[in-house]
Amino acid sequence: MDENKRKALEEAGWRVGSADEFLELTPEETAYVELKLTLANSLRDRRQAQHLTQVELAQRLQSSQSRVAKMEAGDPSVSLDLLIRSLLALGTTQEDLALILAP
Amino acid sequence: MDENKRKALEEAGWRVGSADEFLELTPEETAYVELKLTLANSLRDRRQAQHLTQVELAQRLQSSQSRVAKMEAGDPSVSLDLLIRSLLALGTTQEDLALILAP
DNA sequence: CAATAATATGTCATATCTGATATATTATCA
DNA sequence: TGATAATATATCAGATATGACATATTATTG
Repeated sequence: MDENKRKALEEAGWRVGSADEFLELTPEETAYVELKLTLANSLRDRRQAQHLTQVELAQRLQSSQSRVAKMEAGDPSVSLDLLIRSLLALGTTQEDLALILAP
Repeated sequence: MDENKRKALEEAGWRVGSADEFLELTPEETAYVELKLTLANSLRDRRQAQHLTQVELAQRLQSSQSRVAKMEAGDPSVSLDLLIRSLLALGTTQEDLALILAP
């Protein structure tokens, strides 16, 4: 899936804000990255709303602080699967997810 | 995540229709399985709506027919990540996803 | 009823993701 | 300011998901 393109962009200082098919990203790849960022932002929002630190969330998830940081950054090494499981662990429902994705 | 519980259920003839915290599934696990089945069903619907066979979809995804079958079955060996990427490959937008998840 | 297209199931080597760890950077506050 | 809490970044061994393949089962159609 060549997630490194985005990483490369960022390293080059490009700050992928929202929706960047900029260089070389197929529409699916763009949609994938956007989706990941949407979920990543939502995860951070929800964690903070529950007054949890990354360390505390990591404990709840049986994960590590560094991975939580990567999740919230939408890092290429994090799958949608992990992101969504983390949201579910914060009590996010399927309906909540729909609202997160809705325009 | 012990996805095998559900597999076990099904093998025991339990047909996990919708929402089975039945035996031993935590709320998150139940939500995860439900979500997976929602996406799995949607994938099948969309594939059929576009008159594609599993083989044809597999080609488009650079995957295999057997994996598409597993996706549509919500098999434990399939991640939400792959399911969602497959939906995106069928032209599903973030907004579409929201509708798929909405009650 | 074949024949064959479509889908399902099982296995496995490899690729990718993950938790852990170490360490760096950036708040926060006394 | 310095101390320290919170977050970010890098690396890697082990875990998990993946595509490929073989083969079985179930439509479909002639």
